[in-house]
Amino acid sequence: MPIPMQDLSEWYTQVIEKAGLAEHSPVRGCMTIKPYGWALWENIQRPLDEAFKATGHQNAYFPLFIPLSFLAREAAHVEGFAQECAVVTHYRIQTDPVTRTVQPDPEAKLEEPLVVRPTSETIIWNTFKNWIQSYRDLPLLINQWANVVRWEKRPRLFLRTTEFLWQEGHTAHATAEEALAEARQMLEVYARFVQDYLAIPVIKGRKTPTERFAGAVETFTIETLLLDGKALQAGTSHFLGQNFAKAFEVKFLNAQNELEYVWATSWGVSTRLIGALILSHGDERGLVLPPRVAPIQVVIVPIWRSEAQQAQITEAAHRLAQQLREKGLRVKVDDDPHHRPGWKFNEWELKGVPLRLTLGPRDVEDNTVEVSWRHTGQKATHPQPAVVQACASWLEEMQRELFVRAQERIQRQTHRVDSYADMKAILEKERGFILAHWDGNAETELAIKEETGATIRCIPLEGEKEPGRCIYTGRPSEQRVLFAIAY
RNA sequence: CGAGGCGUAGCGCAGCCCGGUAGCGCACCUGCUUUGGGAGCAGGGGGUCAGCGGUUCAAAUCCGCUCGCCUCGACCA
Repeated sequence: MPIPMQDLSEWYTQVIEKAGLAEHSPVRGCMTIKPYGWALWENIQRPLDEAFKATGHQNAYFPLFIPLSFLAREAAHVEGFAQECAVVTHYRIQTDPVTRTVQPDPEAKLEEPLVVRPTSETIIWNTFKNWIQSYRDLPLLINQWANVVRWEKRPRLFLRTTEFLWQEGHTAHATAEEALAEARQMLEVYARFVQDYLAIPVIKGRKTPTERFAGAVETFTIETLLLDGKALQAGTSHFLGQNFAKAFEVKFLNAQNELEYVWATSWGVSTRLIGALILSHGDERGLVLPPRVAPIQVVIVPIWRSEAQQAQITEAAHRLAQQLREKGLRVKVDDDPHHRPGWKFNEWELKGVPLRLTLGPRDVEDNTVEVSWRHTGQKATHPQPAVVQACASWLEEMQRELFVRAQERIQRQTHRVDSYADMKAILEKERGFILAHWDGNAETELAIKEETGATIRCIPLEGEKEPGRCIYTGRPSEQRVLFAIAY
C-alpha cells in the first residue's frame, strides 16, 4: 500500500481495487461497482432517500434518452453540456458482408438523435408541463435515482466516471421565494448527511456566475477538502428561476386566476461521495469507513489451533455476532479456514471495517475478546458482555472522532490570506483552502485561475462577512471567498 | 484534445538492446504441517506475448500501421 500523502492518486486507485469497491470496466471511463462498493452506496442512498421523503419529496423515474431537440430548448443548458453528450443515432446493427465487422445499420438511422441524459431537467420539465395547471398542483416535489452519462475528458474512479449514479431532485414552485427556500433546504439536507453520515466536513456556499450550473440562476454547493489539499464539490442545489419553465412553457393559474411561469429547483449528489469518503479518511493501511455507512461495522476473527478448538471458537464467535446483531449492528464472522488470522487482520483493515473483535483460545477460556479500533489502531481486551454492551457506543464515538479529525485537518489546510504572493506560495506548496478577498469580477477570477490553477469554490454562506480589498486588484470586496485547486 | 508512460498467465513484472520455439512473484488446484499481524514444504494447472501487416530459415524480440489503458494538463457531480 503506498503512503497516501506521497502519491495519493496511486493510493486511491489501489485502495479501491484492493478493498473490492470497484474496478475498471472494458468501457473507457466506466467502472464496475463490486458488491462491497455497492453495499456502501446502498448505505448512502438509504438515509438520503429517507431525508428526501421526510421533506415531502416523492420518487419517480424518467427516461434515459432525451430527444436532442429538448436539450436545445434552454440555451445556457445546451451550451453547458454540449461538449460531453453521448448520442444514440441508430436502433439496429448489422454485419458488414465485406469486412465482417458489426456496425450500425445505415438503414436504421433515427429520425431524431437521442441524447443519453447528462442530467434530466429537460425531459422532466417537458413532463411537468402536463402535470401542472393550477397553483393547487404546486409545489411539485420529485426525486429520481438514476444513472447519467457525461463524456468527461479525464475520468477517475468514483470522482468522475463517464457513467455515474446519482439522485436528482426536481421541484416546481409558485413563487421565487419558495423555490429559493427549497434549494437552500436541500443544501442543508446534503450538508447534514455528508457531515453526520460520511463524517466529512463541508463548507456551504454560492457558486460564482462562472462556476454556476448551466441554466441556473443561483447554484449552491457544499465543498470539502481532501487529504492532498485539493477541493471537491460534494453536492449541489440549484435555484433555476423560471428558465426551464419558460423553455418548456410550464405555466400555472394562481389564486387570482392569472397565468404565471413556475419557479424551479434541481439538486443532486452522486457516487462521487464515495470518492470523497475514501479521500477524507483513508490511511496507509487502506480505507477507513465511518460506522454509519460501513457495510460491515464489526468483524469477528476467530483464532484456533486444533480442529476441536475451531468448532468451539467458531461457534462462540457466531454467538457473539448474534448478540451484536440484536443490538442493531452489521456484523460479519470471518471463519474462513483458508486464511490465517494475520491475513484477515490486514484484509479487514484494508476494507476499512471500523471495529474488529478477535476471539482466540485465551479469550474463550476467560470469556473476553480483543477489540481493535480501525481509525486509531488501538487495541484492548475486555469481558465479552461488556463488549456487547459497548460496541454501539464505541461506533458512535468513532463516527464523531472521524468527523473531528477531518475537521481539524481541514482547519490546518485552510489559510486566510491577504497577499497574492502568499496565496501563490501556499497553493504551490500545500494547496488547501484559501480564504481571500475578491472584487466580484469574472476577469479577476479567470486571471487567478490561469496564474495559480485555483478556482473560487464558493462564496461561503456562513461565517464572518468583514469587507476588505481584492487580493488581485485591490478593489473593494464585501467578504472573503474560498479559493482552492479542485478535483 | 495536448504531453509523457505502458500493453507478455487472473494480478504485478522480467525477457526485447544483441531474433532460436516463454519465465519469475502473487493468486489458483492437490497433499501434509500450520493458524494471536499477509505461513512453510512438495507436487500441479494455466499463454492468440494487444491486433494487423512486413523483414527472416526462424519474431515476444527488428520495421510499419492500428487499437487500448494509465498518469499529468484544459472540462466537470
